[in-house]
Amino acid sequence: MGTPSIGHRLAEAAVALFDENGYDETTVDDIAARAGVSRSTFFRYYRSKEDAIFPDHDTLLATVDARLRASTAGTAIVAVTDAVRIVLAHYVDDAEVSLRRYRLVGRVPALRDREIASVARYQRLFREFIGTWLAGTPDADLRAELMAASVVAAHNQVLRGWLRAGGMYDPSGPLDHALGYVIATFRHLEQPKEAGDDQVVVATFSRSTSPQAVMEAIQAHLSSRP
Amino acid sequence: MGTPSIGHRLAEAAVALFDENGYDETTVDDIAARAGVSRSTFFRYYRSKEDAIFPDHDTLLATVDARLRASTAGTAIVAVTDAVRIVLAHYVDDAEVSLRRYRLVGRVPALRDREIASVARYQRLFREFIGTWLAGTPDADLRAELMAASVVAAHNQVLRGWLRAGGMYDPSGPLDHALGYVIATFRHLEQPKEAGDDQVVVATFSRSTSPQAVMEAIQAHLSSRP
DNA sequence: CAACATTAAAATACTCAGTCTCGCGAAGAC
DNA sequence: GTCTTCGCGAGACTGAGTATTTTAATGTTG
Repeated sequence: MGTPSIGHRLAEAAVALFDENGYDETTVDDIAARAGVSRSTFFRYYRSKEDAIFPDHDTLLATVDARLRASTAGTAIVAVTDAVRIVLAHYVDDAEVSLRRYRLVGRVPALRDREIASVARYQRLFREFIGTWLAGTPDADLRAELMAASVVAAHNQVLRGWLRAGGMYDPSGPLDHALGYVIATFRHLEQPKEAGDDQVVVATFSRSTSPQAVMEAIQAHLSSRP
Repeated sequence: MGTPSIGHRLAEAAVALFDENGYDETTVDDIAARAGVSRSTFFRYYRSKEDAIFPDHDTLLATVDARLRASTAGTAIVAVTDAVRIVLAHYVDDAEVSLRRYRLVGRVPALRDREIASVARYQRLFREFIGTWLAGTPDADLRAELMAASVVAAHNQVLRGWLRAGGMYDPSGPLDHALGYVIATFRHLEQPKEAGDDQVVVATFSRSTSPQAVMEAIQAHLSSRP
């Protein structure tokens, strides 16, 4: 514990130098020197200069993938929301690092593009998962694409808000709200799609039925259709 | 017409060489030589090697921006769908180029990331436009993010399908279908949001009302709420 | 302990993208 | 005619990323 790993030392050196002198002004040699190792060693730990800023992205991506795969058709929605929560939690757990990186990425176009590309990889994961989940249903590909994009967008919206606010609150509530919004959005379309476009479903209730009873009946009806 | 512009010659040389020898194996010197100009000239026309593949992206982005700005609150949806149609049309008009680029981008990670980054710029444009459009309404930011992501995802889904099929059909129909799906999706949420979460709206009809009449009444009701 | 094998790190050389500066030469401006 | 402008070429330079070789540290075995 007295001697942190070389990978850590390199990452810290990189962030520190980027903060002090700017990204473009910092060379890999500078980073390696600050970490007390050689240039070669830097490239053994990180594939590129940008990678030093996004160290554990591959790990997180694998975690998300694992969470998605560990689900059946019936628990698909839970798997998706869980996976998103995992990603957000990863940022929140390292609020300090996340915030510094956020400020840095906002100033360096190269890093910005890099982050966007990695977000796209998450979206691809979700799209594939939802695609196989919906396989066989009408417009499966389109819906998978839209849901994946929406889920990721919801996460990004919540994360950005949290980062802009300096990470001063717990974003779990906002995330649940946003994800609920997404799920409600697409669930609304399940009914007419499954009933067919040219079929009208009319639910009738006694005039004396309470609003709660109406809502519960509708909920039960929607939930019964996977 | 006998002498195409240097910019064109460079772009053609680049694509040809990428096809023949691969992207990484082609140097900027090769491209310049093939186009009969110097290396310096290449960089005067394109900021980077990747840029030679995405020449008119800035122009298209500006066109989309202009189309969005040229709209009032009442015509926002039309502006969005129009803008998306403009983008898709741009690909379809140059089917030959689009297809070659598609195959190339699919094989070269660097180009892939680049394209994803430029897609994100379109999404940002849509997000900002929808954001100002919805300004003041509840969850404006979240909804802007989701709608923008969905609109772009719908476009990409249609475009990818068209490209995978070799550009052999007119994708206007699929695009309209996809956009209609998106619009319907989010319109469904307008009602409960505006009515408030704790209020239940129940529409009653005479038992003898025809399904068509029911549908029309619902449509009219939804349309009346911007 | 000595000879050997394994492996992380250093050293070095190389390619090539991207930037910058300078100089040329040809097209117009007056 | 000279003078400016501007597109282009030439060449030098920085730095990322790759590949190869060399050195040093840490075992491992007899």
